[in-house]
Amino acid sequence: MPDQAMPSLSLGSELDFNNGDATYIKILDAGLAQFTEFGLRRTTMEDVASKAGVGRATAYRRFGDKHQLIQAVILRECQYQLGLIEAHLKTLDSPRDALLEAFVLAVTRAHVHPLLQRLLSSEPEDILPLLTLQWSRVIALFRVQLASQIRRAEEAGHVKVHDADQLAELMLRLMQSLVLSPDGLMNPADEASIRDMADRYLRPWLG
Amino acid sequence: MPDQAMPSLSLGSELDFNNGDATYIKILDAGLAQFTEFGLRRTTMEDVASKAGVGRATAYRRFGDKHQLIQAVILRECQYQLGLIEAHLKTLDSPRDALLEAFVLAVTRAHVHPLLQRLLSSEPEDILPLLTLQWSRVIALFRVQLASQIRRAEEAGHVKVHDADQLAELMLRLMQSLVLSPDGLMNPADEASIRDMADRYLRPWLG
DNA sequence: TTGGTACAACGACACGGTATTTGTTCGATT
DNA sequence: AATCGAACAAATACCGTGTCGTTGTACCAA
Repeated sequence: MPDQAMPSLSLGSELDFNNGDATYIKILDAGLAQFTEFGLRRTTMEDVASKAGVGRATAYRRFGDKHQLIQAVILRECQYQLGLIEAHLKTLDSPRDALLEAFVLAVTRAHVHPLLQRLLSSEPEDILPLLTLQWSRVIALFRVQLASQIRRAEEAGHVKVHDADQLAELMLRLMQSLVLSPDGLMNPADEASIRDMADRYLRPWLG
Repeated sequence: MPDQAMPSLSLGSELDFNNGDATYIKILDAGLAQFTEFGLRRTTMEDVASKAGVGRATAYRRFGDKHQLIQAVILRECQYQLGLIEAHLKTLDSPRDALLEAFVLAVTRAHVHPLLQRLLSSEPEDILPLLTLQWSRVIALFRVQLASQIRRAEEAGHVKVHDADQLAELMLRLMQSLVLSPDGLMNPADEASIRDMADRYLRPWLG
């Protein structure tokens, strides 16, 4: 009965409980699948449990309640996507290019992310307040990640910024706007247009 | 029975109908007052009409229906606020400073605007989709205004930009984010922090 | 530790019936 | 010519009711 949802990243330290972690991950996978297909409100714990092949009580034992399960699914997905982006950046030499490419990838990937788009189109009244009025609670994870990435590049002498946290917040605000309002001159569906934008307007910020 | 709501700016050409325009403006004023105090949904046409001191039928005769009245009130308020900002900018010498100051004023004024804040707090499910998913329909007015302002400054040789429309959209996206998500390192309630931000990150865009 | 069941509490939902609001029309009034 | 006040049907919001599904917890056998 974990107090906070355990992300899949902490799996490495408990490879012994292979069986236990297996059900844990099965439930998270089932939750992601069902939430993506039917939305948060219309999927029941029964749906998730049966899809995961476990009893409903087991899901409650692992995640406490539905809301914590939702948080765990979303948190794991965020970390997974961050991991994908980070992995892709390993192929780049310049840390400056890496920061800009992270921006581009985050925007374009979010724009085609099944769960995010599902919730935006079928339950906007639930998710829009979260991604705007209360967005500081949501992006905390992303901002510290991005800010530390900026600081690392700065200490290595590759970029020069005034305030890494401020810059990270600005980049995240632009991501927020592009994802929530895709219809404009820069289109998240067109990776090239986003990359051009980042190159022209964000690169100067990196000193 | 005007097809589209007539903004107050077209008043100049019809000063003859002083009496008619007076009721027109009285209804708009009453609408603004009631919408601000009770929200869009909870104010009735009866409320607006009686507050304006006219019959309910007159309000319908002038604006068609409630939705068109709402649009007219909001449109007039947007134009009024734009006018206020433009008037304030007349006091500045540098067109470059004027553009940045317009950004600062727009953000800080929107953050304390009674109607906008009222709708954000009491009817977010109605207004958030409008200001995000369908925001391109809303900001058309602002973008052409801002882009033409940028172009004017550019033709006068005061700034040098790559694409005035693109730049205008970027500035508007940052305004959108700051207004909809005020909680962050830059706070719209603190004019100085917004001005610092504009100075540091937006000024380089102006060439 | 799991699965299955039983359970109370809660919220969503469907239903009628009522009241309000909307949008239109008309005649009287200025 | 435009306004007001009134009347009107239609649409919509509201309310009380009951039903159903879901949630979250507890228990016991495996």
